[in-house]
Amino acid sequence: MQTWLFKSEPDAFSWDDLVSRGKKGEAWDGVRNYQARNNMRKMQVGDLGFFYHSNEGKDVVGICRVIAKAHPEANDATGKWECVDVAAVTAMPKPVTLDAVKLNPKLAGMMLVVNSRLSVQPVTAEEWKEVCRMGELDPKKLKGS
DNA sequence: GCCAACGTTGGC
DNA sequence: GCCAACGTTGGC
Repeated sequence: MQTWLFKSEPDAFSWDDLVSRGKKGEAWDGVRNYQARNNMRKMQVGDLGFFYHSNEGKDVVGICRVIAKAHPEANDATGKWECVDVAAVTAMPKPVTLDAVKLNPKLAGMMLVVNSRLSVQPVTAEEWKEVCRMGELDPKKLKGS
């Protein structure tokens, strides 16, 4: 299993919005960046991701799960763009702010720090563990979900 | 609201 | 195929 980070402006689509979708989840559409699309193409059902609020909050607020592999966007006339479907798994007991991430030397290489503009990012196993620790979430409890 | 960083577009 | 111009993103 790989881990990822999904960015969203809470004004447009927030963590609460995803939670309200329940098990049906949400199509992660609107991505118009090849790097982000390519990351989504690598995702497998069951992969987990951080849900990050950009602009407002600037923090990792929850964990989501990929429930459908990359598929063409319904309303994309060009046929170039794809999206995965994601559903909420659990909220972060303690949201991890961008400030806190930047202050942690272990996370200096995170895409969130290095390339903050990429909207769908890969997260390494080490980064995943560390951010979960900071958020006071036991990553082992996420397994098998 | 500003602006730096980045990605894309289009003229040559 | 290069690169200047432009648009967008997102932190501050």
